[in-house]
Amino acid sequence: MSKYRETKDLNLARVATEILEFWKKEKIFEKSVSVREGADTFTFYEGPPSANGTPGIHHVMARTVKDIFCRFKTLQGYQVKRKGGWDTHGLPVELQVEKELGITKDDIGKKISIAEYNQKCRETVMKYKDQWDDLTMKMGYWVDLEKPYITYEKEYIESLWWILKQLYDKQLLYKGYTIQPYSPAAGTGLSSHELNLPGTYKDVKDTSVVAQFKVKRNAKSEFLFKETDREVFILAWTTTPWTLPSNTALAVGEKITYVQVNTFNSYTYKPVSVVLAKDLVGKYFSEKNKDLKLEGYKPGDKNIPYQIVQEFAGARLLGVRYEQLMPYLQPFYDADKAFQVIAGDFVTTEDGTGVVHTSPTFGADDFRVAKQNGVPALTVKDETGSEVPTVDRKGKFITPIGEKLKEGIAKYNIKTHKPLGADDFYVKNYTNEDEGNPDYKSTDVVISIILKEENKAFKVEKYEHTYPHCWRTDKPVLYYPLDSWFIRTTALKDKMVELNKTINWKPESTGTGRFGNWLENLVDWNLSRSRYWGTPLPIWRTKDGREEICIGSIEQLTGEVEKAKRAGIQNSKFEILNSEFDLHRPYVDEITLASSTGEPMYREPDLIDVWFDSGAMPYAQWHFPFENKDIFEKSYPADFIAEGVDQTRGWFFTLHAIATMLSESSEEIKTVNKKVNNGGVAFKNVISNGLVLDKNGNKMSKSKGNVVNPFESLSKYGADVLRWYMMENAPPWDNLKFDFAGVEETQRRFFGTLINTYSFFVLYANIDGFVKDEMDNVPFDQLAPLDKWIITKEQSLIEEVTAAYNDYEPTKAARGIQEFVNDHLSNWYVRLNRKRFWQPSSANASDGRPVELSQDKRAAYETLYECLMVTAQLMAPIAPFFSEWLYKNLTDNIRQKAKQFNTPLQYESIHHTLLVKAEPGRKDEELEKSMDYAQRICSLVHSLRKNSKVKVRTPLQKVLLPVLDEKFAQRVKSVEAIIKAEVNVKEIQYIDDASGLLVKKVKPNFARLGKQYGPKMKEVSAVINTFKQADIQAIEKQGKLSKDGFDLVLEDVLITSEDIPGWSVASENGLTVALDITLTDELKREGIARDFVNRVQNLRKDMGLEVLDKISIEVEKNGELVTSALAEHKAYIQTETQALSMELKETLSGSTEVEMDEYTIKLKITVN
RNA sequence: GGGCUUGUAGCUCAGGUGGUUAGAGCGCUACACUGAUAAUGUAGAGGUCCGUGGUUCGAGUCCACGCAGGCCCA
Repeated sequence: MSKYRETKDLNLARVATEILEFWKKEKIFEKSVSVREGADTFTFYEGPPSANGTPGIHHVMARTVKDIFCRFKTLQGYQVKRKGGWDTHGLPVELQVEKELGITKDDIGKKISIAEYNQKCRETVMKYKDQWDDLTMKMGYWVDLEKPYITYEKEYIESLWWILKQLYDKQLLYKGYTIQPYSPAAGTGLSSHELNLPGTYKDVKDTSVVAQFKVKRNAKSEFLFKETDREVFILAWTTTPWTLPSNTALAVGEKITYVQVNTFNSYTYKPVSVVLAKDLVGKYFSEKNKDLKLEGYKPGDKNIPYQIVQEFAGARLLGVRYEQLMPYLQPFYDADKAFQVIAGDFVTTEDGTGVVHTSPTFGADDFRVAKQNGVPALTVKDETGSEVPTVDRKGKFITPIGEKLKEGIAKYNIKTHKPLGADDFYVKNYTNEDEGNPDYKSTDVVISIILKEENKAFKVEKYEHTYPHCWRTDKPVLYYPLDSWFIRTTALKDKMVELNKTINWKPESTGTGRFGNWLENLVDWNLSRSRYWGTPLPIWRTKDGREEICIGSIEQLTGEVEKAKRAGIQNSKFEILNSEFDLHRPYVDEITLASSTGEPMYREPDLIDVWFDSGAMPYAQWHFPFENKDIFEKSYPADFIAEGVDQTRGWFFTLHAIATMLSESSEEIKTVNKKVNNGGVAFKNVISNGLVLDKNGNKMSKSKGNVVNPFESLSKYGADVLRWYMMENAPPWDNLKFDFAGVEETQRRFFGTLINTYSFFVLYANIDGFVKDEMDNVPFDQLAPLDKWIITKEQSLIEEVTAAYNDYEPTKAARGIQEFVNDHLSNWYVRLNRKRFWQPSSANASDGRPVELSQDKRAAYETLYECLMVTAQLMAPIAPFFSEWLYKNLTDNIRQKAKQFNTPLQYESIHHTLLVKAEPGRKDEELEKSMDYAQRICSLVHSLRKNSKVKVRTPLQKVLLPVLDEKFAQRVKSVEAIIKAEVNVKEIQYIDDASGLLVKKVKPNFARLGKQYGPKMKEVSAVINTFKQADIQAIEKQGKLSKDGFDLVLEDVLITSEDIPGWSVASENGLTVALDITLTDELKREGIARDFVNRVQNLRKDMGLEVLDKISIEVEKNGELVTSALAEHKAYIQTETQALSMELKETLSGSTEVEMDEYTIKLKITVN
């Protein structure tokens, strides 16, 4: 008979290595999928990592979360396919290649061809794939890496193109513009990454203007004319005066308080009435001029008087119209909406005037609020009819504006550094003019002077601020409208919001808050990226933009190419069907298509946002709809996804957006949704996990040197401990402060205890030759009370843990298991049951003959076995290696039989088994409550013993227990034996009313009384506190009592027991215990005997004796008490110490001395 | 600046719907146990529940305003 494996020198990291080999050899992961063939599917989507960086400890966290639920669902009987994937496109890859090659983006097409560059990207992107695969394996993350999806593959891109075409056909894909950082000097847009390069932001001195916008008088603005007969102006501040000719709105904060001030213009001396934020009055008006009289002002006076005439909230200004500040050009659409006050959420009173000048073509915020309010941008049409801004791509005002500025220079006789023509007005110094020239006038200055002359400038001054500069040319960057392709996500905003409500978010707040708010404030998705390594936009256009085509498949493209060949536009030798053909740039750009009129169409040069790549993975991973339609149907949508919270606006959003849009625009998807009963979501349950910080709560970073290496951690502690620690410590959506001290605690406290419990089982099971028999177990109702009790706890645990996993609460599951193992199984069940395991039949085992176990002993083994087994199964999702090890150790010896009889333990791996279900019939809740009393009573008695300094080995006569109700007494009586044994007390005496010893006290039941009496609470509780014993007895007997005008019932009060006079008493939570600490000689003698046994056992151990070795004891007499104690308990001592004889002698030579509390005893032990 | 989130013992965390002694583990101290033994049990010390105001008979819990940390976005 093979024995259970013992646990000497157990090392969890080695367990993982051993199990890993087993998994690999027996293809356990593959089988965990195939063994569920035909079962219901549970779909998990893997958010693709990018393998061009190394994995960190936070990936262990994120992937543990993913792994847990896939394993759990497998245990529940589902088939869980999980296809791995790699995110391969995007800026990080490009940057890494540039770093490796020592080039910049400018060199692409010069030092290196696009083809070579992209080839390099393709090679680099999988640079750290080995490390990733290694981590995946070592941490026990089960995901299919044999056939992963890879976003750069042709099939993947084709699916993307198909999706884009679905959107395009429903007018959800359009060309527009956004305001982006742009370098006129370099002629190129800048990415946010380029803007973050060091040295980009410089301190510069610019001319800033507070402009006066003249309010038009009408019903809306009438309130501004009540307190003044002057012209009324709204003041707005700008550090970019060149944007003033394209102003079309003023933004105010609705909640900001504004004031109207009567005063004079400091340049023209004209009387004016101006509006600005109250908080900023001090910035423009000096406190010392407060008392000056307006009437006393003479033109040219240095001190300008002012008078605040009224104040009001910004909301009142909304809709007020003003005269165009520089009426050089008119908006050519929605002109009636231009030049009004609108609300801007970005407006502050930090600087300026609390009013923001809005120029929709030159500011991202401006663009956004203008759009929200229907305010037009100031643009013109160029010769091709396209809408263009008032500044060209070289950073120069267009001619019509230049003309006006030139007129202004002449009209106001402005002296400039050189004669300025209509085409000389660059908005920044892009032509390297000598700024040292005393007559140098920047365009900003020219504008400022004109405004001053025209009573349109309230204040002009130099202002120093930081401003971004182009890293290539060192010239200032402009915020400028650039062409972009957009997905009209706003069109389906309501649908996305509605669908989001059907998704189960963990934590909920991320879904309703962070994600929900983001959806509410959705703007169209800017899809364009001006880069090289990514999915090309499949849109071809004629030069004039009159005709365009969106390609949705390679087949369609091939057809179009053939057409173009016939039209003589595309090289006739060009072959797209060639399987080698790469859809990436530059190859795709070599394709020219023919329009209906035979004109060439060129591909729009943009690539698409890499987030579209990953958001499209539900479809593209299966090359849908070109292949695998059946698989797709079974795996759409995902039941579960999990990523970091930083993906809220990344992957979570793109998955959701694409799914929502396809659910409305694609017939194929509509059909699938209908079939699988999906409203249109891409995922049903999602966990967004938090960050992994260092133990002090700081972000891990290389510069701080606090980065935790996942591989070192795995090899030191093993995956199970790390995974357990991460789940148990805090819910995954909270940030985790990663501390090795915590990891070690988990290892010691949880795994250590569990291993000890297992080795306790093994130690005796092997001695007794116990082997689990699945077909023959002691039935529940014949178990010992402690067995029943732990089985009851175990049943509750199964329910609790299953519910927690079902609810995507791994932390609750882990904590539940841990509490069960530590508190119930190890510290109570095993501890109290030790004697059952080591007593009688072990004596027979030494001769090797099979032993017939008593039913009680068999029940004990079976119970402990079952608890270990269930624990292994419940913990398997979180600790896949150790649970496997435990499972195999417990079951390998009965596998053959299990297979033969098709029983639950037939599987070679725990990860193939089916999760146990709770059996209501195997619960004894009455016993559970009783045991709870037992534990609490024992704890109180221990506390009393401690206070009285009477150790547990010394028996005491009795415990007194006040009994407040009969039920309580019954429960305690049912576990009386356990209590007496545990605390070494002879009897429990129940004190009821009849005893005359019980003194009760009463206190108000606030929770109940509060509802009834509310404000009278204090009166009632005062009355209750005056209750005498007679009152308490009365209310107990009659169930009600009227006193001082209050009619009280029994439930209105909580009756507890008062301390028992003359006794050592402890109480906690309504439970009171008294301990009789009187030591009679009889008790003392028994205590001495037990102490003596203890000392002999110690000596046995010191001598290196085995448990079953027999001895003889000789003791030297030492006083009356000791001698009689030993004599009286001779039989007990001999049994306990395996002594064949014990002799008391007057004197003893060659003896050992042992210290007992008050005595020193000489004894001698000889081995028989 | 906006959205979300966290703040409870030295540390890591629990604390449905408000109810009168705020809990656990670790760590610390002490004791006990000694046939699970490089294990185990018990007890003790340790708290302005981030602050201020409010609602209420009663607030760790509800509301408002702050402060500090975190994430995302401007």
